[in-house]
Amino acid sequence: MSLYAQYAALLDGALEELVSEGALPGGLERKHVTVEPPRDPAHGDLATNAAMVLAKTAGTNPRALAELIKPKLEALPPVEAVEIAGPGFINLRLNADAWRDELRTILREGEEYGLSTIGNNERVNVEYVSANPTGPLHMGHCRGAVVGDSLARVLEAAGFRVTKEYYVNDAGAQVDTLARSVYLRYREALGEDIGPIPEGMYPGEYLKPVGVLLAADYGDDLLEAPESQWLPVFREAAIKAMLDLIRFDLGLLGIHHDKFASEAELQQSGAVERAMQVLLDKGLVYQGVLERPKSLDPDDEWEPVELTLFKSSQFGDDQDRPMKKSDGSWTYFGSDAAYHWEKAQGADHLVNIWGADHAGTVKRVQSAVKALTDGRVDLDVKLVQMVRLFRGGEPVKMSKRAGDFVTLADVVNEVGKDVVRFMMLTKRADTPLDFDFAKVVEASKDNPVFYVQYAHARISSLKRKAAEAGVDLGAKADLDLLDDEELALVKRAAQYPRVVEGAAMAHEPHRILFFLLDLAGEFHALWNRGNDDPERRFLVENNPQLSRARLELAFGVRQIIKSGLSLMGVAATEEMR
RNA sequence: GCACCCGUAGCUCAGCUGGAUAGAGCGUUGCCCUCCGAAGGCAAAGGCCACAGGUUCGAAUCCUGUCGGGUGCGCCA
Repeated sequence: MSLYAQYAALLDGALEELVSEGALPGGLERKHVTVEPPRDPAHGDLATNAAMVLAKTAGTNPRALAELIKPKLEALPPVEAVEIAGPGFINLRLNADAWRDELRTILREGEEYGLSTIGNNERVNVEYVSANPTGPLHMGHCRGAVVGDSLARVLEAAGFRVTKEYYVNDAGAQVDTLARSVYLRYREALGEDIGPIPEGMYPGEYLKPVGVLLAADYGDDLLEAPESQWLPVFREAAIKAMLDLIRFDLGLLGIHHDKFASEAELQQSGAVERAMQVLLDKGLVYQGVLERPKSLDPDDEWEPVELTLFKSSQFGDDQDRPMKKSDGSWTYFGSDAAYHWEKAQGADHLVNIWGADHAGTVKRVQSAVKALTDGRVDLDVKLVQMVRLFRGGEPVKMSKRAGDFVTLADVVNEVGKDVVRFMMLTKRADTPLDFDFAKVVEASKDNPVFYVQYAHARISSLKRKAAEAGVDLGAKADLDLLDDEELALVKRAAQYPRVVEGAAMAHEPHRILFFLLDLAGEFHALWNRGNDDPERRFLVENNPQLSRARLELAFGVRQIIKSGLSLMGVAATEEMR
């Protein structure tokens, strides 16, 4: 339980006492009562809005209510002072021992510090990447991959049961195109000169090995066969090869999904019909005609056709959406609705990480989930904006020639997994991100990756140097030797559990990174004090006791940095190179 | 035309789901250091949170409208 949660519980107890003493009416709505660190440290260590939130329904005014609560909080041993401020805030100041205890807790719990049960063991399905299985992953997929994977880690840390899922779009027209492209490579592998790859086909070199493999397996048996005969064979082989490629790329980033769900299998299993039946039973599906799309030019042709439509407009979408095409086959949305229903069977919450270009389809899928689960399951869609690539300030040019893009593997191979993952979280997901190959590997404080890693490495160097400074790491540390300035760093570190919970509940893994930047910044500032004054160094000459205590502080900070980085899927470095 | 996202310091961005005097980095300015505890340090200036209403003890945050930017809108995937 985080420090703030502990005090929230203590406050709750205090309010209960006031109720039983008759000073407060029972049954007050306490949902909006919070205990949090005030923004301004001058206001103390903890602040609660309880008096302001409860005053109205309690039939009193905030400051009067605060006066009632104050003595109850003053009676708590670690509380040094209670102040009533502003419109009715109650500010608590904890004594130094409370923070020394918190440091001991950090060191004792190690990587468990910051884990939370706020998720209540509820099941969350996080679907991310889900790139079409038609080629290797490129930078467009990278950010969503990192955001999704980090979010999954954060949710697990917050006490959710997480399934990491990848939806394979292996049922549409594009996988037939893929199969035909592979067929060309197959003929090429058999010695034929296939010339340039025709427009509309996948031209990538990565399909060559698939052709070679198929040539080895089938020889020239399929060369003269009709398309209906080879297409399914080639499609299956190509999709398998592409998924292997994609899994390999994801592996470079340390990403491993629990489940790859196939759209084709979903359709074959009859799940789409079942979902459709559920919607029919609810009266949410009908035969109808869509309006002419507004995006069309006036002179474009448009013929109204009767389709099977889902009443998504009843759930906030701006129009109803087709589930079946006029030829009777499923639309992408049709099977997507069924897919989300399947996911919802085994989950309490659904999260999708999508590229921002899919923004227009969010409402309809949310509508489907709402309709199919009667609101039991919620779907949050995180839209991820694009990554613009630069090299030394110049945009990386990508030739228009199809198939020429910067692959995820290229980037990871150049700058490393940890740098890529870290940089992908340096902004909120829905803000465009610039990625400069030169800047992200720069060893300066302007580079956030370096800045955080450097803090960790500095502390690791302390550990190595402790012995030669005459400090026995096995000796018990006397934390009473830490002063207020040093304990301020503990206060910062102690916010980590809150940050994890906030990131989990808001589905915003970038919050971990921003917290680490703050923490690293405060650590560096304290470290720099030692440059002016040797007495302020972590390892103080001829003072092993003081050094020992300060090392405990540093190790606490190091633990938090390491834990936070691990939630981002980034390894902490022991020394800078 | 509609939907979604966004508008916070000169620039790039945070802002803990409604809290107190709105923060950080870069850039600018001034001082200090250049000691491998290296890959700089300290400090200052800089804001009508796009605008106008509303909700309430309290709004950058929620609601409505306006302006401005981005993205997307066919039975495609």
